[in-house]
Amino acid sequence: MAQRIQNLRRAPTSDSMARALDLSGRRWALRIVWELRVGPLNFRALRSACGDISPSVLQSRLHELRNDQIIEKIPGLGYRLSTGGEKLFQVLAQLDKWSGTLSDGSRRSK
Amino acid sequence: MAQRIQNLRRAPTSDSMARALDLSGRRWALRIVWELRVGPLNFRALRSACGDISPSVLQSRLHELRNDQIIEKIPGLGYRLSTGGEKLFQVLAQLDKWSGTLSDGSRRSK
DNA sequence: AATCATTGCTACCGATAGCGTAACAATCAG
DNA sequence: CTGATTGTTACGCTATCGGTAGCAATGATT
Repeated sequence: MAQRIQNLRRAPTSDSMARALDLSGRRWALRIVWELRVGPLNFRALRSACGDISPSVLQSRLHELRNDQIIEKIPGLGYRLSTGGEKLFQVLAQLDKWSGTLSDGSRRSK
Repeated sequence: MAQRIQNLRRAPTSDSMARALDLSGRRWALRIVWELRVGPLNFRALRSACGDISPSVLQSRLHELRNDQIIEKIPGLGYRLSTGGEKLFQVLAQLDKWSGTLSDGSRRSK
C-alpha cells in the first residue's frame, strides 16, 4: 500500500476528480444518492429518508444531480439513479464498508 | 396510503454511514484527503494543493479530520493520512475512476 | 545580533449556502 | 364537493465559506 502511494506521487488531481470532489462536498448530495439505492423515491419520501432535510436544499441537489446525470426524474414515480448514478453507488458501498471503522469518539469539533 | 408502496423494505442508512456522508458533505474534506495521498504536506503546501483554499476553512477541516483520526499531524513534517485515512483513500481512488464518466456538460445550476 | 524568509495559524468581514417553517397550486381519493 | 397528498417555492434567519491581512515562531543569511 505504501507502494501504491509511492506510484501516485506525481499525479496531479484531475479536473474530473476535482469536479467529483466538489460535488461530494455539497451537503446531502451523496446521501441522496445513497438513499436512492433501494429504488425510486418521490420528493417527500426522499426528504424524509434524509432525515427531513430542508426542501429547498433538496431541490437544489436534485437539480444538480440531474444536471450531472446521476439521477433522473420519472414522472409519477419520483427520482431514481441513472446508470452513472448506480456506478457512483458502487463507490458509496465501499464508503459504507469503510464507515464502520470510523472512530466513534468524534463529534463535531470547533 | 400510496405510501405503502414506498416504505416497504429498505435497509436504513446506518449511523456510521450517515456520519461518513456528513463528513464528505463538508467542503474540501475529501479533497484534503485526496491531496495527501502523495505523502505528507505541510499547511501551506496543502492549501496550495487545494487551489488556495481559505486558511480558516482548511484549519477547520484539519481539526475535524484529525478528530476522526483520518489524518495526523507530524511535527516538522505537516499532515499525513493515518491508517484509516489510507483506507478512505482507497475509496477515493474508486471515485477517481468513476469521475472520468461524469458528464461534461454540467455546470453549476441554480 | 539584525534582517529576512517561511512557517502555522488567527482575525475580521462580506458573501453564500443551508435550515426551518409555511405556504402554494395541482392532483387524486372519497 | 371536501380533504389528503403531491412537488415545489418563498421567506427570513443562521452557519459556513471565502478572501485578505496579519500575527508570532522558527530558521536561515548576513
